[in-house]
Amino acid sequence: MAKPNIPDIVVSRLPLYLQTLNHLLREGEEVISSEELSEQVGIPAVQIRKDLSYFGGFGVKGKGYDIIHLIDSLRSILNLNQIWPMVIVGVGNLGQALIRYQGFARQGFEIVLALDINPKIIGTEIAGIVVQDVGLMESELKRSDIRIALLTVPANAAQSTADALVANGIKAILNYAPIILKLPEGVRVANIDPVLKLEHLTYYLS
Amino acid sequence: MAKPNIPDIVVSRLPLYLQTLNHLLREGEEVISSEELSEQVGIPAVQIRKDLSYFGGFGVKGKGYDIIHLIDSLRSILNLNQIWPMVIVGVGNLGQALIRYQGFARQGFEIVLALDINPKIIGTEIAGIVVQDVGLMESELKRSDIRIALLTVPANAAQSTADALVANGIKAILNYAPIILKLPEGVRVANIDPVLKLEHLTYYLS
DNA sequence: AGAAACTTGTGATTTCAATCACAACTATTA
DNA sequence: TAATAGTTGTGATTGAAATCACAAGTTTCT
Repeated sequence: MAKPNIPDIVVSRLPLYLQTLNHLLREGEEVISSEELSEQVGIPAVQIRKDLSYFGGFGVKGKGYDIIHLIDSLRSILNLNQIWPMVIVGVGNLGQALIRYQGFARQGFEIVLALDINPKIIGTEIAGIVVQDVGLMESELKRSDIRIALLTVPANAAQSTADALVANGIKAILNYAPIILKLPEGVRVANIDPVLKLEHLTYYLS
Repeated sequence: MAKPNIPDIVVSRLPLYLQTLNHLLREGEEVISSEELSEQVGIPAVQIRKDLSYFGGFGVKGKGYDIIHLIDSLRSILNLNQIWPMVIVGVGNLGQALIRYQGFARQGFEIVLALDINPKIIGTEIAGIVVQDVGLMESELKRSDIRIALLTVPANAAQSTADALVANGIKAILNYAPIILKLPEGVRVANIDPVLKLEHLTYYLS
């Protein structure tokens, strides 16, 4: 349903708004102006309004935005009115930490399949998930509707693993390996590499 | 020494170039053209050249870039010709995984201090680091030259912990908590929140 | 040696995102 | 009720980043 004419950079800010609105809701707020939201989220009010206006008019002039309604709208826009099952490949230190991380499930993302190549790890249970042999990727993915993968394998295995995931129907990859994946059109990748962020930070340190 | 006139978005791409150049060097390459680098890194060749030209002329016309020389230059620009000691606050699942992660040290970032508030975790040793009481933050940071912090505490403790870190001389924070930190000018924050990235991805899924 | 191919570095141009400015509407105050 | 203050949504404008186009230099080929 994603209208292709909306700038990606606009889409990228919506989750941020949603996160902040959820905080405000938990604090008991019911209505918020773009100006107040701006202070919380650190983005100019006019930009928030313009971003939202790509998708419709969610506010009331003179009043502001109904938080519950805006949260609902954003969740709908971002396709979050469903549980997204995910596979994780690579159950090392980081993979285990991600399987145990509560924040995914809290926002509707559930790791339902964990794969690894290491015989010592295969068969172990982590937070209710039994790690499977990565060789079972095809059969396990075939009988599921998993479209999102977390990639936490070593850098030298990342590209081939990503290729295999895509060959088995994965459409979005959250890549934790410190390499740039080359994937076909239609597959979306988001990279999480703390070292790149640190190197960006050190530019500004002295 | 960061020239303040260089766009931050340009700076943010330099670590990516550095990462890819390191891969190429390991594969035995010695010289590379911006066009070849472009294919590896997924950024247009002319943009790479323009980015680099902010800092000087590193290439040779008709030939390309000497990889070793360009790596050296980028490392110098990004202040990577030193070991950066770091503190991590919050030694839960994620914190432990980050302490064990080899990728930091490999690029010159070393976690030298780990703090937590949980008595069951304080005193335990992880990858050679003994976890200290977070109450010792002031004294431990005072006698160190740590300027970078990894923040891996729960969301509700993140702001106050960040404030304490800044009060004790921390100038850069890699924030893993799913909230937006409000910090004074001069302190730089980079956020790592996989949920935001996932929510961005799902926009494009059906 | 001369010609052709290759590649960088950058001023000029184009494209895209951010900001401004304000009409339209709502709520509040006197 | 009328006047004032508050707020959204958006066309117009500005600003910044990406791209184009090409001069200048290097290498390779004949």
